[in-house]
Amino acid sequence: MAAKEGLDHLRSILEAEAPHLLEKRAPKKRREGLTELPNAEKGKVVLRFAPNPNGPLSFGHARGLVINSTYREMYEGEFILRFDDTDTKVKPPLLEAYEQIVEEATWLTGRAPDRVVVASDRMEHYYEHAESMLREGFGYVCRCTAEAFKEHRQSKSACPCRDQNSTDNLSLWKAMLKGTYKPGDAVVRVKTEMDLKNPALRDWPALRIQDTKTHPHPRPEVGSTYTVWPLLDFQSAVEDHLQGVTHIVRGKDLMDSTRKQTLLYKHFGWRYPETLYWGRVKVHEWGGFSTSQMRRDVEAGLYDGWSDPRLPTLAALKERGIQPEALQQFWLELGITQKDISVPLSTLYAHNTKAVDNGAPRLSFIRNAAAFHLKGNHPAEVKVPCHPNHEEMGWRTWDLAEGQVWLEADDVVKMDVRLKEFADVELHDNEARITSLERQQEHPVIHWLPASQADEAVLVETKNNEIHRISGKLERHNHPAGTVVQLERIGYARVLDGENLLLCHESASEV
RNA sequence: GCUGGUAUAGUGUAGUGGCCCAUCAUGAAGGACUCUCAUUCCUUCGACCCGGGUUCAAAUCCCGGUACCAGCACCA
Repeated sequence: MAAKEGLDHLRSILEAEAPHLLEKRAPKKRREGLTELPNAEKGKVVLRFAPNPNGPLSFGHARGLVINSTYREMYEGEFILRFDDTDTKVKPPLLEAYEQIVEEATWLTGRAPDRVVVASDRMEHYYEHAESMLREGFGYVCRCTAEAFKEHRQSKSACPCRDQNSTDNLSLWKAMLKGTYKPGDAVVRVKTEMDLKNPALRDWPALRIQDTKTHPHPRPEVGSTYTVWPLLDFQSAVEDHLQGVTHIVRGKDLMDSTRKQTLLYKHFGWRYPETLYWGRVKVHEWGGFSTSQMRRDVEAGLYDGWSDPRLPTLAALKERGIQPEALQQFWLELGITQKDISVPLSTLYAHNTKAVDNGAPRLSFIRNAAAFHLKGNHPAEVKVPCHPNHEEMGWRTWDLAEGQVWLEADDVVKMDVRLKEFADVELHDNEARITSLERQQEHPVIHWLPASQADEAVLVETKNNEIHRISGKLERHNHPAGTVVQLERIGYARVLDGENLLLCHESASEV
């Protein structure tokens, strides 16, 4: 019809018969913020983030903190910080980390967690549930070796322990608690089915024995008290239920955990929380983030503590002047896709620049300073703004009476330059001859510093996992340690102390 | 090997059948402003893994490939 009578004719028919068909649907809008949580009711959402305190938080942990705490805001729910500290040998907790993690979480999310739960404080609850599991017959004490059970798992065959009745299981359990068994000699398994398609799920281990005499728990109140310890899948499952967690957002490496735990929940007659996953993240400059590896390196003295600026820890990022808002923006932008991604730090830096620029006072820092004498008439002092876009931040007054200035070594090869906010000069033989106070020619603008205002200082910079210290002359200032300033023509830096500055944004490595 | 997951510009990301010759950010290039190589603003560049199918219509649904990732620990 359209071909024969023309589109306009069709349109007029439609207008008469069915005008709603002509209305344009609203254009698709870009989703703002995080995707909605499934089955979430405002005020009734409980979320958690559960790191192992085997070291302070890393850049990667920030994702869990930011995403979960943002959902907390979205749904006016509760956010739990939980310490999954149930391993004393492979990934033993670090005592100092407990307090540090709470502080870091508070710094990053802008508020303290609604609840802090420590797994090693709640062993009685795990024991209780293990016991009822054995009593009800959906768990059993298995005395096979790990290797032997591996065979059973692969061949889908039941191990001999699987048929024990609950009386036997309970007495074996008592024996486990009494310390009859050594690590590896007995373990409590959740009965699933040995012919499940997914081998990872078959009769998975829930609790095991740890030698806490040789590997005591670092918390003194726990120490060597317990020898039977829950494994992550069991401890986390029980604790999520106990805390009333409604939604879990976590890495997709834990997908099989969800499946294991769902089987356990069925046994107990509980309903498993809604679960969302994110994929694995790498940072171009760092690769992955292994707390265990960092801990080895820090303890070996390869780094100057956990806040060494080369480290991908939250402490190091904070030290470098990365603002919590920048980290929040960064992680929210990535969202919770299950894709595995590798991101450059420049994205984080772009967010940080936005967070920091308006409040960053400008300062002059002369790298590898060369001395020049001013020649010609000039005023006794010069005033430069503390921030070009914010006059209310005041002015810096530089005294020129001495007539000596510092210039950057890289700049002095230029013959004719403009000393920023001051004068056009000609450079030769360590003399800076003033040709004009007004800007006359399009000479390159360089930063400079009168000798009277300059103090020795060191700019610390990280590059390719190395630390570079650039010495130079820093403009005298009274910004307290911790202030993020902008060194003109160099970049943002954080004041460490009277003599040291740390460059915030590592310059891109040339690879 | 078994099980599961993912695939949109350089890097990320939005988009669940028509509004998409595809969004936004970042990046790169250029420009405006600026006495900083900063900030702000403008312009440009650049993508739907491959092959079939369903449909009037596919980034979106189906099938088959391919690639990458994860779990199969008495770690978390």
